[in-house]
Amino acid sequence: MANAYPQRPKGLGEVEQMVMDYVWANGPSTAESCREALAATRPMKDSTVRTVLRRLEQKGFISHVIDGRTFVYRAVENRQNVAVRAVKSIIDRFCGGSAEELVVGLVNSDVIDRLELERLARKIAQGKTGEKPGTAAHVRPAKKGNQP
Amino acid sequence: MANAYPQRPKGLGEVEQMVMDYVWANGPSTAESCREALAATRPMKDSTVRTVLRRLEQKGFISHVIDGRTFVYRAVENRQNVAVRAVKSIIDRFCGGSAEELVVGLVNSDVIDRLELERLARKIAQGKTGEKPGTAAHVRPAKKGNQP
DNA sequence: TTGTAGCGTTACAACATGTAACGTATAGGT
DNA sequence: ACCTATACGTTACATGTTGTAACGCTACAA
Repeated sequence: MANAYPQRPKGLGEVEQMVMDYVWANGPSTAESCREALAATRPMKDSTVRTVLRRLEQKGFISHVIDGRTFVYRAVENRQNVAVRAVKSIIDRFCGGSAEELVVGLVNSDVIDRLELERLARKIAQGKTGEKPGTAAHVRPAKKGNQP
Repeated sequence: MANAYPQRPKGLGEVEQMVMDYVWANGPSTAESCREALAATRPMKDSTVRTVLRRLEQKGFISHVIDGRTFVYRAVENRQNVAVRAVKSIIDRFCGGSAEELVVGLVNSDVIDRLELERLARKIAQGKTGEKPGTAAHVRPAKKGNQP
């Protein structure tokens, strides 16, 4: 039986991550361009790449438009937003929704530099947060979806 | 063929998370205490719980000592540390190792409150961050009942 | 001695992920 | 018009993960 849940978080697999990285880095991409770009580090048949792209689309990470006969995929959200969602999920799962202690932990673990945090906090306090244009993450009626 | 990688991150499944939450919240626990505690929200046979516990131990989240004939499990790391590791992993995967933009994104997404961040940054700057970083879960008095 | 608490073993279903062979439609060249 | 290269859909399979649990063995208590 296993799972009685509608849709668990779902993250990105090894290859999926690589493909997303490429799409994020190169913007609108075709299956072939992905295949070629990853060929050096990860040789794949074209059908493999296309399967991965299709799955990524099903997961909502990318979407496509058709140009002639070719599917052109683009990221639905930019890296930062995906990262933020993932972190939010972690905060919900491990920190009971509060991020404070997590931030402290990140600093103590040198994941975030003390001085950098200060600098950032100051910058943010001045309203110079530089609102990422991308696919706005601040539009958030707190949905139920998650990503690990 | 599939995966040529040694060992991917590995996270926690639905039930695994629940069990971990219990262990984190209650300190040293037995299979039975877990089963009883989760019975209301998640009825499980004892063999199921024990399987989960065994797998959690294999994954390194918990370890056990034997008390008489009973296995007593305890978390290897506290919640915060696990959360930090998870976030670190995300930062590596999505942010090229730099957490700056992520923090900005977290604030912009209201995952972290602006003022809270400032307060924290200030506190951290004063060296009142708590204590040492890393895997310091074993340096804990761990009386019978809790280990934050 | 026998019941039972508790552990290990083994198994299985469902899903996730990587990988790919085939099948099909079609734009273009000849 | 015919053939072929291209790009897509379908289907499949191996391996791993997660949830769930039945069995079976052993030691301790009554």
